[in-house]
Amino acid sequence: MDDSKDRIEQAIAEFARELAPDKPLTVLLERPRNPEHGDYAITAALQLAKATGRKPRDIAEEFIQTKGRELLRSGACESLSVAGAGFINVRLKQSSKTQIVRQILEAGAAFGRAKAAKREKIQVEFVSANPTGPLHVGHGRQAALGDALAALLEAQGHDVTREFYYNDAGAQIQNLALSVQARAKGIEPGGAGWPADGYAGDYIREIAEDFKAQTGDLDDLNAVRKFAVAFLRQEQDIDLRKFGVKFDVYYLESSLYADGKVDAAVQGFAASGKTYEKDGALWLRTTEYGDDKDRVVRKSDGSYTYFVPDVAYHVSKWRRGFARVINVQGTDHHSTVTRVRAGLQALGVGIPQGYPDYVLHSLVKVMRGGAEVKISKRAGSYVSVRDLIEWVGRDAVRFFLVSRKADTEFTFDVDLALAKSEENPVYYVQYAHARICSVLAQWGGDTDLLLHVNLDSLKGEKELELARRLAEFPQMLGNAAAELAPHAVAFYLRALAGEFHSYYNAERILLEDEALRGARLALCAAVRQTLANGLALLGVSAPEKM
RNA sequence: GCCCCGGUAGCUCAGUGGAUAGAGCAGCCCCCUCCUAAGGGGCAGGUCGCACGUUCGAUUCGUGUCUGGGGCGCCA
Repeated sequence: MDDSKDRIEQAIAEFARELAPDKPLTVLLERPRNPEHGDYAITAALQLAKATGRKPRDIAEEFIQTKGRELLRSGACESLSVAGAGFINVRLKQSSKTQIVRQILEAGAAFGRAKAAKREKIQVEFVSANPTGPLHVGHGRQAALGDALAALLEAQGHDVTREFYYNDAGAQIQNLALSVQARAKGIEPGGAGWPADGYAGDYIREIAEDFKAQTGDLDDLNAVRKFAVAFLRQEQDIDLRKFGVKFDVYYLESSLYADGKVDAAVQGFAASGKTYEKDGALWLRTTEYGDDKDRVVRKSDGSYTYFVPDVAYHVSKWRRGFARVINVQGTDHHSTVTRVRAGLQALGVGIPQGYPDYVLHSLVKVMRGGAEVKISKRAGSYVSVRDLIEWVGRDAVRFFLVSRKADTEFTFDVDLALAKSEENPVYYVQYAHARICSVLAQWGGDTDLLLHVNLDSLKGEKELELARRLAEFPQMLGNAAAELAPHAVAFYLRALAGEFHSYYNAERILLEDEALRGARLALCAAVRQTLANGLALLGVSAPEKM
């Protein structure tokens, strides 16, 4: 394991401590955008200028004369030089740059995984679609985001549970049952006897026909409801399976009522002394916890608002031992964030203030043939996950949906993902993987032999650039996990694949020269491993042939 | 009206308190006797919405403003 980076960082920290003990540096080493500036840049001199009242370049010079000399002597780096306003550019020894190749081959699928200083029990809740219709594009974004996020956190060494919450109680399910019943009786949406706010999608007719085919009793609304929910849950499960997403726990809203957790929450609110009666309803003073208005707990008709099971559900998450919970939802759920947190605080059961975390994503627009797609025959009014998978394939859907920051509105261009598939980012990354597989197959040797190859002949600019990129992978994953931002993985993979394609076109791998060939094969194998590891986190396949 | 999130190349989007702001698509030019051309090389394209402030330095932080989206129920 090469520790030159650690040694340099340590030297910088010591230097700063001596010069300005009160002002610790925020950043020790940076990666310069321009490779001509070296492998790393030290901005300590710039950061310390204010506190010391000295010119940045003078401070930089002093660093080089003192700590810098030690670093050079010990071999931690090859050269140090002052540049620009007071940057110190660091060049590493070639051997410390290429060593990452061996580390990757040794670690294999574990490359990029962290040990996790403290292993936390984390829950990621996502999709959580009501069983009232097919999964739409927004659910798809959640599935891609949530699953990748869960994988990222697992790779950081945490114990992660993927959970799906079903709102199987309440008015919407009743609505579904009524809609199916009406359809089964031959009533068209909007026709006489059609339920107010009924579901109009074609799938309602399918369910109704299925129900009739099984000689169900149309007047037994309970039976209709059960049948419809089971039908839609099965449909959603099929979509999720096609999407490659698996949940560990399906949690039913109805169970919160059955277990008495909802009543317990109400009692908890009452016991907190933060409730009051007004207009025949019971209110909770959520404004004392940062909410912009107080919330109704029990309506004047005696039933509870949705707020109550929502809080009860999160209490259950806490009680089940999840130190950390991340809810992946659409931005339309934004208002529930403060409310749920406030409710949990009001209960005073020791749940931390920021609990739970949220990743809110903007909704997705779908463009096809230059126009926005709004209508899906199946879903009634929106593009379904199934539509998208049928149009462009699972890999492209997952890669596209996860390759944007959650909070950006994002236009999914079906034509880009489909009609121009040869220019598609997901294929571009997969192609790099397949190309390497092909080279290694033609070489025909045992890849284990590459572990012991001498890497000294990797001297080319593109080779060192690739090695540098590979070395970034673990830290990139760490940042992506910490920021709950899986899109960083997609961008990294795109960049790595790009550098590989460029290298592949510039240099030949399968050469006569055995030493050089071995080193290059090892580098390729390391790139392949890293691409595979990254794609796996996103739930995208890494094909050996294309 | 209040709250939240965006506004970066023609389009879709990354990015950062620092040295010439990036990628893909679209456009133009070039490269397969050679490990997969689903590829590569090059050209062109930007007042980082606007203004002020903080800073040695702001596209990045703060305030204001314009603009787009979302949310402001005894719905879930």
